[in-house]
Amino acid sequence: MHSSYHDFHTPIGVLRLVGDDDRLVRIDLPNTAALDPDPAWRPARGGLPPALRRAERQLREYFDGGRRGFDLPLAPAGTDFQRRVWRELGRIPYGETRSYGDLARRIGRPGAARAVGAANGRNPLAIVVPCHRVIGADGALTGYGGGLSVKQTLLALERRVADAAGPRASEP
Amino acid sequence: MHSSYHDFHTPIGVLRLVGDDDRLVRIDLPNTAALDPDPAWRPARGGLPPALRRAERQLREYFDGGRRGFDLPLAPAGTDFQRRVWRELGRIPYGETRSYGDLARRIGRPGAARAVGAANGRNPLAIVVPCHRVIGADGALTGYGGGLSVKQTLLALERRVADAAGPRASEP
DNA sequence: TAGTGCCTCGATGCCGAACGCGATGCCGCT
DNA sequence: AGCGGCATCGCGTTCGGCATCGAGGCACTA
Repeated sequence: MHSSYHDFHTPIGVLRLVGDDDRLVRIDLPNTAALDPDPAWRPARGGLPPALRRAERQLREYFDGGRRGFDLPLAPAGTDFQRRVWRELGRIPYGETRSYGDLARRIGRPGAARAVGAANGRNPLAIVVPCHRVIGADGALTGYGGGLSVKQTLLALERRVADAAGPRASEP
Repeated sequence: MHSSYHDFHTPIGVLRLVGDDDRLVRIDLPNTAALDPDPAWRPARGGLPPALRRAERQLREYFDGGRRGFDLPLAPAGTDFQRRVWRELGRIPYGETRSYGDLARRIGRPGAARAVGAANGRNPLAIVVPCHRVIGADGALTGYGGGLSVKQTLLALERRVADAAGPRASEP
């Protein structure tokens, strides 16, 4: 099982995609990839694996403001709890935010707000699994693996795009 | 039955070979030879017994990284169980490691992990019978007659050589 | 003295309990 | 608003205890 990785440039810096032909295993933000240089990964030279190629295209569209959701073959590995959190993350609409406690309640574990934070921190698929849409109950950004400024940038991008295209529902 | 011994220098210190013309009886690591100064042994002056001469040559090659296995006339004395363990040691490939429990299972005595450790400790033929390739189930070095640093050095040497020559299988 | 039983000692390994650590949130106090 | 304290929860790690097994020493016996 030899994954390959592929780096490419985005407005928030160099993103690293890890995966094989079929599935995307990780998306690492700029300052996090170096922390996890698994020697089993190899740089994808020449022909980029299809899954990575698709991911790059969709992410470029996302940064251009032309994409609000992703359609990618994912393979996130984690505990039961973590997968539940990550699944719930996928239900937060583009351009909106939820608090850690919100998520905790939503997965039937009120009081596990802090644990949600931890699971959030282990999200292996940055951006595609939108952990950046979770903020403190008081509205503070509170934390992000790639740095708060990146979180801020992503949220600003989404809000801008969402507002420009017009609110999807209920306009006076 | 008059064995003779022969000391020579290696990267890990002075090694002592014990044997006669035909067979190698012991290989003692630096800090262990003094513990067992059998008065029946005589220093080999002048003409070195063939078995010792061959052993020295092969060990030098081993330390130079040019040899992965040994071809020597051995005469290890021990109980049934011990010989079974030592034989199994010989099947661990150069550059790899096994856990004590692994070995126990492999000789059909699952649960005798601790006994394997004891037998390992009695291995009279250091290096040639690679007891240094056995580590704890959790990856810890856990122990070595010649001292853990020597074990560490030997494993590092083998891994380095094995990696440099390229993994034997599956290269892109 | 050969045989037997018992005990101790390792270059171990597994399991369960305890602990520490967060990308939190609420409450109470300035 | 801002700050400090504390409960809450999942998870990775660590730690202590205990079973397991061969070897060897010792006492004891016939």
